[in-house]
Amino acid sequence: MAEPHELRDKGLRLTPQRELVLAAVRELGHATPEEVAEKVRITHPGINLSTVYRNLETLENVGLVQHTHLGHGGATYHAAEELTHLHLVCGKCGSVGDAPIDVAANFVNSLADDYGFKTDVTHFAIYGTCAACIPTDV
Amino acid sequence: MAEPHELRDKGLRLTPQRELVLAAVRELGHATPEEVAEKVRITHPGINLSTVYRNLETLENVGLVQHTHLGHGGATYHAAEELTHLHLVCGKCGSVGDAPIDVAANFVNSLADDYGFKTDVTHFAIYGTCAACIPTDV
DNA sequence: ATACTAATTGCGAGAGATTCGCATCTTCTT
DNA sequence: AAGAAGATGCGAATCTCTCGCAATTAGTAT
Repeated sequence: MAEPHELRDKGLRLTPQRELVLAAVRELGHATPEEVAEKVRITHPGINLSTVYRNLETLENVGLVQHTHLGHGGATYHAAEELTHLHLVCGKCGSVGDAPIDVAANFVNSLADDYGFKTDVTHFAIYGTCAACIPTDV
Repeated sequence: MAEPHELRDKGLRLTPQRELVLAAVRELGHATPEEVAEKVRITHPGINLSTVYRNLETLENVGLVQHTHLGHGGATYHAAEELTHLHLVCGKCGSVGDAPIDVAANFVNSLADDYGFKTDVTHFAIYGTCAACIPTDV
């Protein structure tokens, strides 16, 4: 019997690649598959991009990570623990700011009550212009 | 001097392709570049996909259309006039529902006041599960 | 410890979406 | 009517992500 481990607890096999992918997502905050691969390669140069994609998908299936589409092409991945905030994506500078989920509470409730739409707040990307990119006067 | 026209007013040349792309976006509500091309081909079979992409970009630059990423790969384009509602994207069935902007008014104001983030409501995609995909009981 | 089965990895090919370069053709201007 | 700038078509090139397959590895049973 193998020793307990957070990955095994989820019914997953424990491979170096898988652990490194998860660790990379956690350290990077939010990152594209490419960025995750780059990060992993620091300690495990041989890892294949396919493996990164497959592990991200696997980890998402068991709820350890989640992905969001923040605008441009690619998806970005987050560790599940860190999804306690909304993502404010600035269309100008591309920065991704955070805001606590509570800010959206009323909004989410309205959508649920009036439209039967159950918003997935953790999968939430909000577009706009961040403070830094708004002309100070005007 | 050419006659006035909404496209010329924006400093753009008037080509059949350009007009058709704009018309297609307006008629389709929200559509991917592929769908726009398909629509245009009904009356102008020879149009090239590159041309559609380029015109969508051009039209976006002058503010006549806008695009949003509704989740999966591709971008979808909307006519600027029609952006009077939010998009509720269902992660399960992929459907795109609508809700009036007002629902988000408070939310938007909170973000502006507390975080200096100017939300672009028209460029807003909300993820979640639509009424049809939520198990009725459970 | 050893053998076994199923999951996982690497790798290369492949699909889908979008962009680019370039020669040709159009639009708008003079 | 002629010219310059801009737009179109076409094909090639990118990028991103997915798949199939054989070789490898983890976890389990013996």
